[in-house]
Amino acid sequence: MNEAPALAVSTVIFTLRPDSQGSMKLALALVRRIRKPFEGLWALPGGPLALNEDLADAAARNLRETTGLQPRYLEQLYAFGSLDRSPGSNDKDRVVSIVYWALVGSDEAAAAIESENVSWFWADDLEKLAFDHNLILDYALWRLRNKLEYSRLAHGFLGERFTLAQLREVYEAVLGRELDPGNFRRMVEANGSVLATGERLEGTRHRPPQLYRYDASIDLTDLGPLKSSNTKQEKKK
Amino acid sequence: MNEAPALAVSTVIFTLRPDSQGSMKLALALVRRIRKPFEGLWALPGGPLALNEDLADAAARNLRETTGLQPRYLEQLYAFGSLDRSPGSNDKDRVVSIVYWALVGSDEAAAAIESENVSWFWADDLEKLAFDHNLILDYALWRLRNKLEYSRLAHGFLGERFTLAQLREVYEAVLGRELDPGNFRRMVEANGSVLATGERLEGTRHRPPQLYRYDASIDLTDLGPLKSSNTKQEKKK
DNA sequence: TGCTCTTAAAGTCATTCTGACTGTAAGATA
DNA sequence: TATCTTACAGTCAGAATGACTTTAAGAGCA
Repeated sequence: MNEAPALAVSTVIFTLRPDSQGSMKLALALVRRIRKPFEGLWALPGGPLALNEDLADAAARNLRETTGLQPRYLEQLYAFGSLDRSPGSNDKDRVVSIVYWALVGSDEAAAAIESENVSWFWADDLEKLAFDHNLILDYALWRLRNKLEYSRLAHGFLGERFTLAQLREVYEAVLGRELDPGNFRRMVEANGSVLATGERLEGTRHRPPQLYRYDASIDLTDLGPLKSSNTKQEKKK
Repeated sequence: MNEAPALAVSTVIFTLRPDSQGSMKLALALVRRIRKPFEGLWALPGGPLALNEDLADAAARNLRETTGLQPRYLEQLYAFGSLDRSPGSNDKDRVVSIVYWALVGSDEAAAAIESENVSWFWADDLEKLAFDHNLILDYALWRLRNKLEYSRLAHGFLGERFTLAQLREVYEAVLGRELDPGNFRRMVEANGSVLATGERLEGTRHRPPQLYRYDASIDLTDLGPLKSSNTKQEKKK
């Protein structure tokens, strides 16, 4: 007799994709439900946690099985366990979902699996989703935007080397507003988390900008004491 | 038959207590384990989640059953689910703990249940605890200190009316350092979350300070979209 | 009564941070 | 060569911050 609520792990998968005008916008991956309840509606990818599987590993598996991609960044978001998450169900169907959120590079995302039942959606224009997934996404979006300011999150969307304009484009897409280029440069240079490589990006229609990279030696205390113990990014390969 | 990890809810219970010199220090409630593993060591109060019980309700129940108190503030901290949380155990014993943290008023805490197996500990001087509970407390402490700055958390330790000196004492106890009284006053008045009541606290050995209260109409976006769904109501925006 | 002790509360000052903005540099393109 | 575009450096005013000074309002005591 199983008297405990079921445990599932779901993952919010963020990336940046160019819109019809070519400017980057924040997008996320959803899957279509093919079973009741909420059959036909879109939902976060997820599933039960295996008995010998770490939480973050389960989230990475969601990501891989849904899009075929690896996370550039992965962090726990929240555990959702309200009694009314699945309306009309009785206690036996109760599921507690531990939700992670992941960033994938925009170049990789362009090559991601897409099908009738797996697709990218613009983060700022979501339809009604299954379960409490609209609330989950509201919160994920809020966390992403807040965290961007005091962390190295933008790296999750970019390649190893990038111009300050590209970095600013990430910030603008995530925050949903334009930033002053001069002030952005000053802010980034002041906090010291990026280093100039000396190389320049050639072939633009204007003065060639310098390429930067993140300074791995700078420790941004993203998660405080949890910083590596729960998200073993480096070990994971 | 049961192929899912077990689900438990634990609670970090913070309060402020006067030390031997009479100044307030941050303390937390722990219970002694009376079973293996880690028999005899101190640990966070917690237990399995009932099938029809909300996560936050389970955390409040931990608090009530341990100390007899009600939370002034309650927020989810993190879900801990590493495979090696309980060393030497096999997969069948695996437990995923969803940890909450709570604040209780220092006046109520003085009347809390204490026994041989339930006791308060200073937050800055902890011995080796059961399971991964040292890590959990490190993280809880980090979150508490970070959150203090941009929220109304200190209210959780205080009564309805308080002087700015009392409010500052809470900040100093939590942050573990002294703050300039003048600058603290300026900061608090600028952010506008407290209101002067017009009353004064009489009977001190010096000029009577004004009593303040929190302004409930000011919305501090603590949890973003989750701010109220955490406790009970489900409001869609 | 007057003196001292203590904290309340207001204010000063220099530094840093922030947002808005200007000016010049270095390419490509027409 | 002229023009377009973005890179990059710099200015300026107002806000925020940390260290500090001054005055106010009580209690306690000689």
